[in-house]
Amino acid sequence: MRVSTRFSDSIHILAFIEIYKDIRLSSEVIASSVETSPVVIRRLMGVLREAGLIATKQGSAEPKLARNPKEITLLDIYFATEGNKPLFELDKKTNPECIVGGNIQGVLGDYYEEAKIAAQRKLNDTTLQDLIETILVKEKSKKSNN
Amino acid sequence: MRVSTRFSDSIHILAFIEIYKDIRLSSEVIASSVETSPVVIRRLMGVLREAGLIATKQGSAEPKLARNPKEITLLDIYFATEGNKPLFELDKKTNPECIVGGNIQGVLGDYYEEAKIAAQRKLNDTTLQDLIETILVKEKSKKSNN
DNA sequence: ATTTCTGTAACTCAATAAGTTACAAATATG
DNA sequence: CATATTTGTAACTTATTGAGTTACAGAAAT
Repeated sequence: MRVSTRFSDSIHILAFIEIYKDIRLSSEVIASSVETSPVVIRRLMGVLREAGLIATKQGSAEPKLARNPKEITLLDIYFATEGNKPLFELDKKTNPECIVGGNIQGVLGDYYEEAKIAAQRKLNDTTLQDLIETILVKEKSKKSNN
Repeated sequence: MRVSTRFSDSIHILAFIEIYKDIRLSSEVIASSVETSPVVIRRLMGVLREAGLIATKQGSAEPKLARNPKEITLLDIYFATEGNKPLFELDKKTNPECIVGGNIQGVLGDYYEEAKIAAQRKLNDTTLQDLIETILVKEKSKKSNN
């Protein structure tokens, strides 16, 4: 299938909501920054709401973060949008009669789990606040053109 | 799309080749352990050969590891089969006119890269030899039934 | 009252991985 | 040497799934 950009797009939405919290935030406006359709934005916002990351009100264009951006990590957003799915996929159908086929899934599963957790720990080290501040610094850096 | 099991299946093939190096190793035999078709096995073996992990000879059912299993890590196999692709996908199409859309790709890209490398380091910590020995221990453990 | 929004369902389109069919070319075997 | 076996590969089919689209009910804003 097409590769999922839900995670990245959701981070984008959350950063946008926080940075532009003082203006009117219709799904249309957010969509123009993410360069997608308002329906896709609303669909993602539904997921973020269910995960307790934002609060929205039907008919009103004012989504808010449900928690302080220092208290939201990239991992929280990852779990909300992609779930705790494997990063590396086992082949679940191997021959149980064979020494290799009968044992490899358990062994590989442990190795994959370790690698996944290492990546997740990194995601958990970065907060939405970190991301927003870095974006704002990069923007200033652009404008100082040197 | 369907999720790729090339990585896991390739590890399976390599472990199988090493463990059963003294018997005839047709793609048919390997396929019966992986529970897939011989064509899929040959296709994967083509990739592993190109990556310098195995040596094969057309018409002859005797693939060999091209390196000592202590010198092949899971990361080597990952790169051979999946390439160094992102673990977390950026949305490459965001509005460059917007503070968020214009900076988020660079910032997120750095965070994703760090997480990816953390996972890859773990994969690089495990050799094919480690995997094989663990499989053989688990098999003995099964048979001792207690 | 009318317009603007959100929330959601249903559908289309596209991407891609495994599995299948087919066959040429190399090797093994009696 | 003739035949059977096997690898290597191309072309095609099938299944899965995410983004994008269309449509519309219901809530809020004006």
